[in-house]
Amino acid sequence: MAKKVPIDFVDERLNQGLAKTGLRFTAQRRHIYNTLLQKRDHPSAEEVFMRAKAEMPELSMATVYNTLDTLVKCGLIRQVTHDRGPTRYCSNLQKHHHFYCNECNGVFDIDVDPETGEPEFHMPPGFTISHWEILFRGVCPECNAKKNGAGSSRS
Amino acid sequence: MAKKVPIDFVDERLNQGLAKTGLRFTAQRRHIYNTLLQKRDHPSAEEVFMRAKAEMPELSMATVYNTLDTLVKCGLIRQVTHDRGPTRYCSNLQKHHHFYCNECNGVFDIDVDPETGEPEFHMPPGFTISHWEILFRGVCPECNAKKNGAGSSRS
DNA sequence: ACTGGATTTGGAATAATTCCAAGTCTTGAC
DNA sequence: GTCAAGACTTGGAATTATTCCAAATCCAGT
Repeated sequence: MAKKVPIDFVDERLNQGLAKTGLRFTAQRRHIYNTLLQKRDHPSAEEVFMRAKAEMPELSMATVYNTLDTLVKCGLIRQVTHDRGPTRYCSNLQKHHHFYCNECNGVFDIDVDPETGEPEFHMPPGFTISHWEILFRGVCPECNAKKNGAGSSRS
Repeated sequence: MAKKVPIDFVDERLNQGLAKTGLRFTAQRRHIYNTLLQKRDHPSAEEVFMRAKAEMPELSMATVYNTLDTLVKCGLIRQVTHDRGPTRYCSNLQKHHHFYCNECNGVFDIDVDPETGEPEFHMPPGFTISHWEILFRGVCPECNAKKNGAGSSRS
């Protein structure tokens, strides 16, 4: 089976990500990141562990958790948490949205039209939507006040 | 301290919700639902338990989980899960979106303009947004096929 | 080759939730 | 009103997901 993602690409991406934070390039990080890129189906840590361990039997669960956190910090993957249950991981860094299937609990990427930014136009056929919401992330007013206050004078 | 939400309103809502599914009106369900309505700050099951237990000491954690699930099924509250950590619950049934604070992990409702449906116009001052995405819920093509196939002929 | 710090590992510990069996309460039939 | 059946609640055990920890290993720079 041919790899969908060439290993050079994996290495380059990983190196770029790690370089930003001064972290080391290791065999485990490479292997786990590669595992994530080969099958982009939003696996849980457990699933990543099983897939990666198949080719690297010494790998430990702790390393998988550590590495996933590292990759998130490096901006190479994103955490996806839209329901009760294990956190999943997403290696698609393109701007996109998510569809959560209420039947099988599957997570699907919904791509964005790069021109307009409108996601609806790319909703693939066959999906039926029962609910949607926008999720914003950032800093709330109270925490913004704390950060600003701490930085400057505070009577 | 005056209750923000009159108990009659709580009872009526709860009765309506339970009636749809043939479930019983109980003291515990009433008390837990009332607890959720009095302070709409997206509490976790643990927080609901502590608040509710203060006035109903016999209450058990299992009942809190059972009741929260029941209320979700009745459509009286919504689960909110946007990060690793305990599930939170939202008793605001108006159409709205959510803001997740990366600093304090707080969840805030972002109301929707009932005219346009545009959330941005109601983003309260002081929030700074670092990222946003749309979350769709529904049924994926594969599960839709299964459901349709099972209902009609298949061969 | 050597040292310090980063990384990995296995297992213990914790957190969040679910499961379970026993007891209690409610409702409807009589 | 009494009784049985089923719904509901409870405490605790079990499970799942994740984090913590200390020891062993690895790596980069000297």
